[in-house]
Amino acid sequence: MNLQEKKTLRIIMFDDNINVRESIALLLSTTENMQLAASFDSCKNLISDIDATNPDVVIMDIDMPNITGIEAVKILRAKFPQLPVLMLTGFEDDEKVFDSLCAGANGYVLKNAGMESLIQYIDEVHSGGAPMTPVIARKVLTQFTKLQPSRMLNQAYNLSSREKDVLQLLVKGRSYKMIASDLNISYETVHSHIRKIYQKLQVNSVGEAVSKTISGNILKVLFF
Amino acid sequence: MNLQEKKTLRIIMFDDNINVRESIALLLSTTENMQLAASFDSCKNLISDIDATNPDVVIMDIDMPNITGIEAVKILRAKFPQLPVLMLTGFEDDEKVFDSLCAGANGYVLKNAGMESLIQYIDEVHSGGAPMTPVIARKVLTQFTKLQPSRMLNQAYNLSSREKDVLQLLVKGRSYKMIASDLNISYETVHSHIRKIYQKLQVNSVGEAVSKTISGNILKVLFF
DNA sequence: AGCGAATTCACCATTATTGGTTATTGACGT
DNA sequence: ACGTCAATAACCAATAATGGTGAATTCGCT
Repeated sequence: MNLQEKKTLRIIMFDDNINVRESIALLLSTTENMQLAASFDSCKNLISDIDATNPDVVIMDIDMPNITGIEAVKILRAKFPQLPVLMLTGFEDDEKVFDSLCAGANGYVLKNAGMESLIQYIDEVHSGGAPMTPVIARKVLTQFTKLQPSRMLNQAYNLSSREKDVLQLLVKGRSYKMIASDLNISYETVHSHIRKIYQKLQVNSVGEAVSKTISGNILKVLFF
Repeated sequence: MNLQEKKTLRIIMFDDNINVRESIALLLSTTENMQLAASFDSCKNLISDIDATNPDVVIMDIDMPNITGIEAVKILRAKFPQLPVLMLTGFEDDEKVFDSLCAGANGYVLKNAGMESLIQYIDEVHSGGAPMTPVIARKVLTQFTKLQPSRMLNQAYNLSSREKDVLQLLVKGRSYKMIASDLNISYETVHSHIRKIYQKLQVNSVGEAVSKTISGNILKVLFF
C-alpha cells in the first residue's frame, strides 16, 4: 500500500443498533482519512441529516424500524444519485439484499464479516466500486439466476429466424415501416411476421410482445 | 452398479487440457453415484457426443480452441434446454464468466477451487441450483452492477409520479384503455400522460419508450 | 412427388396510437 | 395572492397497428 494524501472521507451512518454504531465509530476514529460525520438510529430525518452533514459515503443498516434501509436507499437515490451507499446487513436474507441492490445500493457487507474489512469496502464504494462480501455476492447471484428459466422462453416459442429479426427490432422500438426498411422487405411482410410472432407468443400488441420478450431475454438486453 | 438408492449421474466433459480431464476422471471414478460417461478435448462433435452419451450433467471448459465453451453452451441451450452445464474456468476473467452466464450456463467453478468441491457443485447443478464459487459470484456481480448508472435514466428524465405509473403499465404491455381502467382515469388522461412522457423521453412510440425505459430499469424489470 | 413451414407480399376493415390544442382543478412555493 | 406545474379531461385529425384472408415462392424432409 502506498502512502496517500487523500481527502478525509466524511461518513454518515444509519443503524438502530447502538453496539454497531459504537463499534464502527471506534473503528473509524482510529482510521486515517476517514471520519464519522454523524450517526443516527433511524432514517426519520434522512434528507435533512444528509443535507446537514454532506457526507462522502453513507453506511445504511438494511433492517430498521419504520423506514427500512431499503426504503431509505430509494429515497437517497432520488435525491442524491451520486452518493455511494454501503448496505450493512446482520443476517443473510437473500431477498432483502436483492431488493437493496435493486433500490440502488452500491455495496453490501455482512456485519459479522469483520469490521476491519469495512474500511476497505468504504474505500471501494467511494471510488465507484461495488464491493460485497463473497457470501452476499453468492446470494444475490442465486436470486439472479433463479430467473434463468424464463430466459429460454423465446426458444420455447419456436420463432423462426426471420421472426426473431423482426421481434428484435420491435423490441428496440422500431415501427413496422422502419423494420421493413431495415430488413429490406415490404411493410406487409413485416405485418405478416408480426402476426405470426403474436400468435406464437400469445400476445396482441407491441408492448406485450416486447415485455414478454424481455422477461425471457433480460441478460441479453443488458448488452443492448 | 445399477442397483443403488440414487441413480448414477452420467457426466460428460469437454476440456482441451489433458491434465484437467485426467484429474476429474480420477475424482469421478472414486465417487459414488457419479460416472464419467465420456470426455472430449474439443466441442467439434458436440451435439453428436451428447446424443451418443445422453448425460445428466455437462462439464465445460470456458476456454477452448475453435469452439469456445461459451459458444458450446449456446448451442447446447438451443438443442437441450434442460441439460445442466457447469462451466469450468481456469482463470478469473470477468467478461468470459459473464458471457457464459448469458449464454445460459448453470454453474461456474474455478479450476483451482479444489476438485473436492466439484462433486458438490455437480450435485447442485443437477438438482437445479446455480452453484458458483464466491470469487466467481463476485466477479459476475461486479459486471452486473457496472450497469447501474443507466439504471437512473428515468430519474434523469424527471417523470412525475403519475407519469411513472403510466410508463410502468406501458412497459408491461398494457393498452391505453387498460391503463385507463387500471388507474381509474379516463382514456384521454392516459393519452395526455403518454404525450408528456414521450416528450420527456424524446421518443414517439410505445416501443421506443419501453425500450428506453428498460435500459434504465433493468433491475426493476426483473420483477416484472 | 408432395407436404409443411418459412418467407414473401397484398387487400380490407377495425381499432389503437399519436400530436395538436385547450381547459379545469388543486397543490406548492415565493 | 400569484404563478407554476401535476393531474385530470375533452375534441379533432392523421397515422400506425391489428386481424382476417389469400397466395406465390423456396426449401427441406419424407
